Amino acid sequence: MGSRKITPLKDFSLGSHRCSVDLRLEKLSMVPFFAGLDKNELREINQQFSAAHYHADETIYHQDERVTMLRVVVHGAVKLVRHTMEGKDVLLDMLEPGEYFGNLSTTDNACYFETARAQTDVCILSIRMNDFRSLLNEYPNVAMGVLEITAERLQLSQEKIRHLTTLTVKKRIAHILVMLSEKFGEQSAHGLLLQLPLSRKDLADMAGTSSETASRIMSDFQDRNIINTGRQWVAVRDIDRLTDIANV
Amino acid sequence: MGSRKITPLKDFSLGSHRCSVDLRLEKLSMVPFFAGLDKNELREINQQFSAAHYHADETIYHQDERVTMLRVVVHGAVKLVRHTMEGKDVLLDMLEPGEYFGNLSTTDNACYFETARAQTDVCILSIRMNDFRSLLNEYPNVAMGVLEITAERLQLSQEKIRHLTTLTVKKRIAHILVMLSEKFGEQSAHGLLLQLPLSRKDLADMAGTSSETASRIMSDFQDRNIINTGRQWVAVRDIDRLTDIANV
DNA sequence: TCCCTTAATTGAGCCAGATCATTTTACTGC
DNA sequence: GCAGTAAAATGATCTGGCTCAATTAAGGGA
Repeated sequence: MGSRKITPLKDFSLGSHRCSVDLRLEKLSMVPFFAGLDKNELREINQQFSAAHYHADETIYHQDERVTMLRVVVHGAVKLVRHTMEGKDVLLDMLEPGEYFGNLSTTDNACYFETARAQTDVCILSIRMNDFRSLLNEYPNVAMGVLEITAERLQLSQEKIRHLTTLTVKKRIAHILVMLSEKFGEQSAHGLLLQLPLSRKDLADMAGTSSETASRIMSDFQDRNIINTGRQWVAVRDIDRLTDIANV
Repeated sequence: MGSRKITPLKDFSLGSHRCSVDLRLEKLSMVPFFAGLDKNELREINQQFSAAHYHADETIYHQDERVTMLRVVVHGAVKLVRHTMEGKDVLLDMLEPGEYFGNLSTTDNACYFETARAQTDVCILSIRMNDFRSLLNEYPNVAMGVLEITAERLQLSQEKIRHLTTLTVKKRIAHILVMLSEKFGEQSAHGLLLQLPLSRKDLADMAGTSSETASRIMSDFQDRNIINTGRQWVAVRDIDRLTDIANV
């Protein structure tokens, strides 16, 4: 109590981060559709990827730009946002290392449907769409894996539609916190800390609400000792109660 | 005016419908991922499909049942619905002939995520998931096509999320009517008639609203001469104004 | 350690849309 | 042509969440 609060989030800066071949291979092997490949195949595929670093808040690609690359998160977190004419953003997903992003559509002049932005400092591997397509032809298992993942994301997306049309904002936020804690949660003194900067606005854009409402709900959760939160960080103290709120 | 109004929808009953080989081949060739196949390949694939008929309102498969088949609409319309504990349904999609449905996930004990119900009398072709999977291996182009379609549906789904979080109900309904008229619209005396039975509740479940609100909005559109509607049917008279409402 | 910036909180008023209750009407079957 | 039925329209009321407007405070930087 006497000590001053500082952000409990870990340092994501890339100063220390060197993208060694081993790390690249490790992260590529975490991508679900590369999971079946053996070490040699992975090494070969790795050749086709190039690494790039972005600082927090930098845009990796922008909505409506021509699709050129398929990317994989190696280090840090990436958020996918859809901008709207009304100025209200929709936060579609928050990606952790090992997740791919970009656009799989094979039509030639396809455009990105969302903006990808670095949520922390990040390291990204990318492969040209053409090369990726040859890769799909060369390794049918990879193609099946990609299909699998895409089908899975479609389901998640439909689940979200269900939430938006049937659940209250409080339940939606509870769901989102549970989901994020599965993905980014790390044990810490504050509870299960979500290891990424996360503002009320981010939460609001994920839940389809206003940042004020998100704030009120987070305050309520904190008052009830369900979460612990500060500026741009959230830790879950009582995941069970949060799950209850989400599901009842 | 003097004449009594009866439903302008065409008769979908299967009395006359005989599922000839030619019709089957035609519809299979309309499925986007079979589009690239030649006539002989198509004939061979056709062998693996079996046809089934359902009456309007019959359930084709139910949410949470074990996935066994992949299906293609040959005749009529199929709706995909997600039920919720709260008793509120979410209408995910309305399918026309040539569209596939089911679940592509390759995990063995996967379950359907939604209920498929015949919106009219329908004729459906189905193939065992195992056979379909072999088919994907045998014809890489088909696999790529399936991926393409799935990615496209994912985008549509994300677009819907955007609508739900940023647009008013009126705009959402306008969007839905435009979309449906592209898919099911047929010129008629009443205007661009949507060739499928469509209740206020169906519309409401698509837009994520209540049937009362859907009804009020439809009344407003009719008063403004934008649409023409009766019990279970809708015809669009002024698609341009509808598009305006959806987009402004 | 203090200061400054920007995130977060909080209050008040308002409104789109939900809900509940009832009436009306379109259509079907006889 | 009539009667029966379920869909649709409509009215009245209520409320969750949005908006606008301050205020407070967290945490980084010097």
